[in-house]
Amino acid sequence: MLGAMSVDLNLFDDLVARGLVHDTTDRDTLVERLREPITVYVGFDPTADSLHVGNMIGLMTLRRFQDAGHRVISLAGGATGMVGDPSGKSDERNLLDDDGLAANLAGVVPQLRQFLDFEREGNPAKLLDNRAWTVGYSYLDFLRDVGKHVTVNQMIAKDSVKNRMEGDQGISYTEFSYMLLQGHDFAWLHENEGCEMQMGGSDQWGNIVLGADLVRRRTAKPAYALTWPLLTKADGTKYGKTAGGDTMWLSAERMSPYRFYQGWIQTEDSDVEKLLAQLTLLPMQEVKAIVAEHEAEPHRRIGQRRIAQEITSLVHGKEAAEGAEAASAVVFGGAVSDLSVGALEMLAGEVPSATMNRSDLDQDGNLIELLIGAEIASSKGEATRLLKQNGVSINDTKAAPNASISGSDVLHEKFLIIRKGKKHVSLVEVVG
RNA sequence: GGGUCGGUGCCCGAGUGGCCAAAGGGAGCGGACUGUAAAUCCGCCGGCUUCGCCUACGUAGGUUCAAAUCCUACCCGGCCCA
Repeated sequence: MLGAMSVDLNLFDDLVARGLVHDTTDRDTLVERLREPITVYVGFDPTADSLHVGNMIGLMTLRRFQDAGHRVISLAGGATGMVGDPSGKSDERNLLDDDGLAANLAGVVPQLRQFLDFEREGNPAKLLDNRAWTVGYSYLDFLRDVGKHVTVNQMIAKDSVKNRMEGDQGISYTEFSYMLLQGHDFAWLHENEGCEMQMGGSDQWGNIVLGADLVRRRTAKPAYALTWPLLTKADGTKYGKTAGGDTMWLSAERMSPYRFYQGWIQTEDSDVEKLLAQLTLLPMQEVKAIVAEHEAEPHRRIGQRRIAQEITSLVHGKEAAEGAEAASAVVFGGAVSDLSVGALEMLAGEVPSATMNRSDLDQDGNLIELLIGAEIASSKGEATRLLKQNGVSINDTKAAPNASISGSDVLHEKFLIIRKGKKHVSLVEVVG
């Protein structure tokens, strides 16, 4: 346990080694400042009712700071979320209404809590919502306290604004003002929580620096900024999506732990090291060792397995991660027909599943319906097409275009495994 | 408020009266090869009771044997002017 006043001096070097430092305010003075405990914050706007993988770097970085002995604040953007950050966006967004925002906050806040320790002795994490100091703030006061310190010249020089002014979409005054709200957050946290540093993705640099400037102008005290590179895949596209293009949500309702786990398993080799370094808490030394082992025998997918285990258990807990892992072993392990009842029953909670009436067995055409019910296909046309393309298996056998499900296909009197291609699996339970 | 340009399938983007369920690209899906990887190649890619029908090119009407394409009104967005 670290004492209240001692911090891990290796933190900054470790962040660099993990590829988490994109830009900082003057590096030497920042490194010097980090020798003593500092208060830092990262903001998360509740644009949906769940965070996704793209938000994880921020949460994990806060975690690293807390573990190193610093004070961390995660900020829910209840106010900023109502306005919409133009950074990295080419279109004006629709405004959230109050109900939508409240629902989003309700979903996001518990997720923000889960990555940090709010009970930790000496440096418990804090969770704040910027509505607390924004909602009642009068426009006049805002113009005098915040607006007066910022020139429009600076504001329109920001990339986020420039891009929109040069594009054909324009930018509303509302979104244009976003950076002032965010800057004000930093200033408020500085004055009320002793917060000296804000962190974020590299697209946040302009907003963060504006806040840091505001702090300096109002208090003449130093304020620091750190950004990490936006998490991208080897091919340059953003992370946070599965190979299939689905957003990797952190909430189990939006994406089951099994699918989440599978999303990581399908990582390509060239991204293994980066993901281990940036999204897990494994020491860099261990990351290097895993990567070396992985590269020696890439076909064993050691790196992918480790990534999936680590990240799934951070997000969904160890138990859920083990469940997803076991289900994966079942699904990708070998002949389905050899599986025990227990293994099949376990699958039920992990993969998409459907039920089928016993009386529908041996009926012509029952397969098409079942494919739709089991979420293998979204229309009859697609189901037919898949069958024609040899894309569907019942248990371990490819199904012919005119096939139907018969009683003899049912395993243990009860289950049926349907696959689309190699990776999509549904479990069907025969009932009645 | 005036002028002007534009709104096409998941995205980008062709199409300016019939040959348009709509070129091309991307994404996605399936197949081959593999390692649940990458790359590559092949096929598919609105729905259905599938030799046909329905729905679809911002919305609502209209002209026409026939409209994504022409007309009218409206809605939304960009740019310029006020």
